Formats: sequence, C-alpha cells, structure tokens
Amino acid sequence: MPMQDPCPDPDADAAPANPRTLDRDTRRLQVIEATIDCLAERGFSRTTVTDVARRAGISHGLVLFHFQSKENLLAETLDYLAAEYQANWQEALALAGPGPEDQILALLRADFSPAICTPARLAAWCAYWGESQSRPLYQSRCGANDALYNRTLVEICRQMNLAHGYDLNPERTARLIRIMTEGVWLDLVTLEGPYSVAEAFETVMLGIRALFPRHFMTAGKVA
Amino acid sequence: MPMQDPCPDPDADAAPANPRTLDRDTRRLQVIEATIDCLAERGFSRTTVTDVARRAGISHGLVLFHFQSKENLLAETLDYLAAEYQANWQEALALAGPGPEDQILALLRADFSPAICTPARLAAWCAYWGESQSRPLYQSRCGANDALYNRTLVEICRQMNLAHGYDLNPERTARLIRIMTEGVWLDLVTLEGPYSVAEAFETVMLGIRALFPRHFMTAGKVA
DNA sequence: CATGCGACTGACTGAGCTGTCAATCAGATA
DNA sequence: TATCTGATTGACAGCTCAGTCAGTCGCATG
Repeated sequence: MPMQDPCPDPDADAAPANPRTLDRDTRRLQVIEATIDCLAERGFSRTTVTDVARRAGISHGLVLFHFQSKENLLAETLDYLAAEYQANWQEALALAGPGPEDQILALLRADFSPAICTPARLAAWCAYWGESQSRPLYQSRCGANDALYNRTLVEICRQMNLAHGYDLNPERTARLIRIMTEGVWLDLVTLEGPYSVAEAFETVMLGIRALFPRHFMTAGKVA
Repeated sequence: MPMQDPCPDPDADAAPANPRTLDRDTRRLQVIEATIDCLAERGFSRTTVTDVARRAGISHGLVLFHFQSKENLLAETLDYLAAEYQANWQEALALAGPGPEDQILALLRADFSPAICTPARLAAWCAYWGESQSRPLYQSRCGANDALYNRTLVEICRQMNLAHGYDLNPERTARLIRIMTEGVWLDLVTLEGPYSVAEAFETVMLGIRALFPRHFMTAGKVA
C-alpha cells in the first residue's frame, strides 16, 4: 500500500523521489516497508539499520530517530505485519457468506491474496519465525494473533460438523488447516524452484476437500 | 548420539568432563552439537563463535581451528542435520513393509521419531529456514535433499493410486504430506504453549486419513 | 630422553554495527 | 523578515565479533 509519492504535486511528476522531509507517519511506514524488504532479501542476521536506511533513501540516524532502536524497529515491523495479516482475514471473513464452508474458503483465499502472499512478506515472516524461539517478545506478539485466528477457525470447524454432519475433532482440524497454509508458505520461501501461489493454494485445497469430501468441489482458484 | 565421554576410563567415571585434547572427529561432532543447541537457544543472528565454544567447553580459537570460519561451521552443521534426517527416513523406509501405505506410515513415523523431532533440532532447522532466502548455499544444500524425499514420496503416492484405487494427483499429494509435517514442526517451534509431539503426529494423521479414507484407520501412535 | 606433531589457548587486530549528538535544514507561523 | 518546531544529517564513540597467530601443552614414537 505505501511507498508511492506522498506529496502529489501535479507539476513535478518526473521527480517522485523523496522530498527531503516527510511527516512522521509516512516516514515510519516507509521505513517499515524497507525493513520488510531487507529482512526478505538479506535475512534477519544480516539486516542492519544502515541497510534499511539506504533502502529508504535516508540516513541511518533518522531510522533510529523514528524508532529509537533496532530492536524496536523490528518489533514494530512485526506488529505491522501481524496487524496487516489480521485485518486481511477479518475483512475477508466479514464479507463471506453465512455457511461455515464459505468462511473456510474466505479465510484460505485471504491467506493467498496478493496483498498478503508476497515473496517479500512471506520471507519476512520466515525470518521472524527463525528467530522467535530466542525472543519472547516476538513469540508473544505472534502468539496472540495466532490464538485468535485459531479460535475462529475452531469455531468454524465446529459449525461444519453441526451444519453438514461431519465428525471431525474441531481443534485438530483447525490446527491442520492452519499448518497446511504455514507449510506451503514455508515451502514457497525455502524451495529452490518455488511453485506458483495458485499451485500452493490448490495444494491446500486438496487437503480441505479430503477433510470435507461433500464440499469445496466447485471452489475455484485463488481470488 | 554424541556428547558422552569420549574416553571410557573405567576408573575416572566421576570426572567425565572434557579431556584437554580430543581426536579430530570427536571434537568436530561435539562442536556441531553445540552449534545446534546455540541456534536453537539464541537464534541465528545471536549465535557467535564464542557462544558455541563456551558451550563446548573450549576456546573460540579452537572452533575456528577445526572449521576455518563461522560460515563454514554453520554450513557443516546444516549438512550434518540434513544427513541425519535423510539417514533416518531412508532407514525407516528400508525397514517398512512392502505396501505403499506401510511406507507412508514409516516416513511419517520417522519424521516424528525421538532422534529427529527434538526441540533443539526443530528450532535449529527453523533458524536455517529463516536465513535460507539470503543464502543460496543453504538453499541448495537443503533443496537437494528435499528433492530426493519428494521424489520418493511422489512415487509412493503413485503406488497408492495403483494398488488401492485412489485417484489423487501424486505430486500435489506428496507436497501436501510434506508440508503438513513441516507445518506442525514450525508450529511446535513457534507456538507459545506447544502441544506434544504425539498430538502433532495425530494432526498429520488426520490429514493422511482424510486423503486415504480406506487406510490408516488402525495406525497407532508415533513410534 | 629427545623429537615431532597435532590439538589447543588467549591476546590481539581490524571491520562493522548500534546508538548519540550537535549542527543544519525546511517549512509553518507570527 | 524573524522565529520556532520538528525532521534530518553525518561524524563519532563504544562495543562486539570473526579471524589470526605465536606460543604452549600432551602424547606418541624413535
């Protein structure tokens, strides 16, 4: 979403580069996006404040002026990613039909939507996962959101049982659905010759159709 | 396997600490195990050569004496993990029954066996995944082994179709099985209150039973 | 005993990184 | 124009870490 010219000057369209000074929130957003790109490209251990600053076209002092410390920059970037992810699936859920099968499909489509399922974003998530064990801070921030997603999904699976006569353990089924998505995401980042997002979505749909054999047969491609 | 007293002295059993000098291979193995523990505990970006050395009870100069560079130490540790993983599933496959359903179960059990599915090892894998995008070295080393595992699994899925009348896309099914395992592994590392390995195994088995509804109904717990 | 060899140590170096800070700059306001 | 505020820079301090190296130690062998 961000990153485009923040001061729409009708005359100077050929010079969209950074104005020397920018308002606080715009700059912060720009730095966070630069951080995501750095994490994706160089990994966690090689991302430096200077890298992020260079990518944002500003001095490294300014990054620390806005975020106080590297630690805090990384934490706020994680918060940004988590909030973006959560807003995305919650909006998709709100727009979905009333049946639990509609809601499952909406959640899955949301996970593979172009706004979320971007190489840079997947790789950034992966970078955080790789560090999470050693940093309770991140673990707890991610954990809270995961827990909400999970509770929602468990409830939907319960509804699938009630409404359509399935007999699946809701907790385990919800966990399976969630880890299928996480698994293909990891695959997309890790694999040498990664397959397409559409193929990743179809792989998860294979599992969904196997779990609920009387539904999802006509569920089309990813949004 | 490693880590125990390398010089079995019948008298001095109360002082199992490091002898001052150790033969090359024993010392290297000890350092690699220390590296795995460090990666698991502190993450990739915070693991230093001095950390590894301290954990192994030697000077950091000796670590570099045996491994030349930190880069190489991490690469060799990854090789060690990959070889261990591969040996584990290949041995399990060799001991499995002739039917493709036996082989799938053997592979899954191998992935959750106590030798492989250790908190430290899972976390170490996760640390490498988080860095992999930025390091073609690791990507290619992991990729080669993943490819072999995948080819094997695709063939087994093909056999399930032929022998038992299923009609599943073998590539996609194999990928789904693989990413289910990776997904629960990631979950075990990432989650705040992780569930048991047995529950992780059962979660994957739920997916397997859904894929192959006429098999695996009596498949018991993890080995 | 002497000699040689390989394992091992720890002080040192140089590079790179985070965080600080005084000075500068741009734009709004009076 | 003068002033004020907040964004921005870049030099600098302090520290951590990877890698080097001269020298020590323990053991085997002649």
